[in-house]
Amino acid sequence: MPELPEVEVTRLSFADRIAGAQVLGVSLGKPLRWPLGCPPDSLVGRQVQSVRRRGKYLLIDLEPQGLLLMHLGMSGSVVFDRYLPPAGKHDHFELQTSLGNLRLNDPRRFGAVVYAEHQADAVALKLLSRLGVEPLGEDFVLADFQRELKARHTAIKQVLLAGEVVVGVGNIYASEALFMAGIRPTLRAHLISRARAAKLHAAIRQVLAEAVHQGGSTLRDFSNALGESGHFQLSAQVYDRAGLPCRLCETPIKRMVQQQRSTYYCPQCQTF
DNA sequence: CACGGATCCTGATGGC
DNA sequence: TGCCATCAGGATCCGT
Repeated sequence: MPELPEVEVTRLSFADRIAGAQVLGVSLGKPLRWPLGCPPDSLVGRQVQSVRRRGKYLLIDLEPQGLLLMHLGMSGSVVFDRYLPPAGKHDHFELQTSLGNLRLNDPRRFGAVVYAEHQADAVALKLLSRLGVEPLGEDFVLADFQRELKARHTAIKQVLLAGEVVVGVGNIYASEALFMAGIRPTLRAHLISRARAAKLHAAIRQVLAEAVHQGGSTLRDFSNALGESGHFQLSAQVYDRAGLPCRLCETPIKRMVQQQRSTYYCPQCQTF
């Protein structure tokens, strides 16, 4: 589920409700990608101060100190409620609080919940320090984006997915943004003209902002931490549409594989 | 250093 | 129905 819009919609759905809650207990299921990094019981008694997001990480700030870095991986989702059914086999982390229980369900277990004493801790830095700028924030500056693209020789699709230039663009929105900008996913980043980089910059912001606005994914069955699903009004222009006519020019959409991930594009609308 | 590829894990789907 | 192969919205690590 989770690219930036899904993570952000998840955050927005429970951040205000959990703020101020007292931690009453922590339950763990099977191991996730990384160990929690602290005894679960050591979190009892702390207060949840706020929930932020950095890239695809949820950052749960605790008082008087500490934070939980939560990543949803490929298949993770979060629910927050006062009453939850008994934990199932894919529920691997749960924070019980005075205001409700926060539960991470993640069948593939590529996700993680990691504790750090401070945001500048080695653990936190390792996970966060290499992340690129937030696409919906003020730091996503066109001139910087253009300069970063000039410095990279790999395919633009891979540059977007790597998250070192700009975070939050996953496999779906990478294809969608490149379609919107009219750029072939295989085009090497440094060969993109400044004008086309500007189109891509705008496209990334637009596609992500619109997806957040719609309440999460435009595809499949995403729902936020309260169980509410998105509006599904946007439909993908290219993602998962191999063989179907381009919505602009009717040319059949193509699928290819880059870095073991599917890429979709219109061979007519997207050029080198 | 920069890049490509293998890798972690489980479930859904489609072909035979 | 069962069995097998393929694919899935992520990101790190390792070898060249």
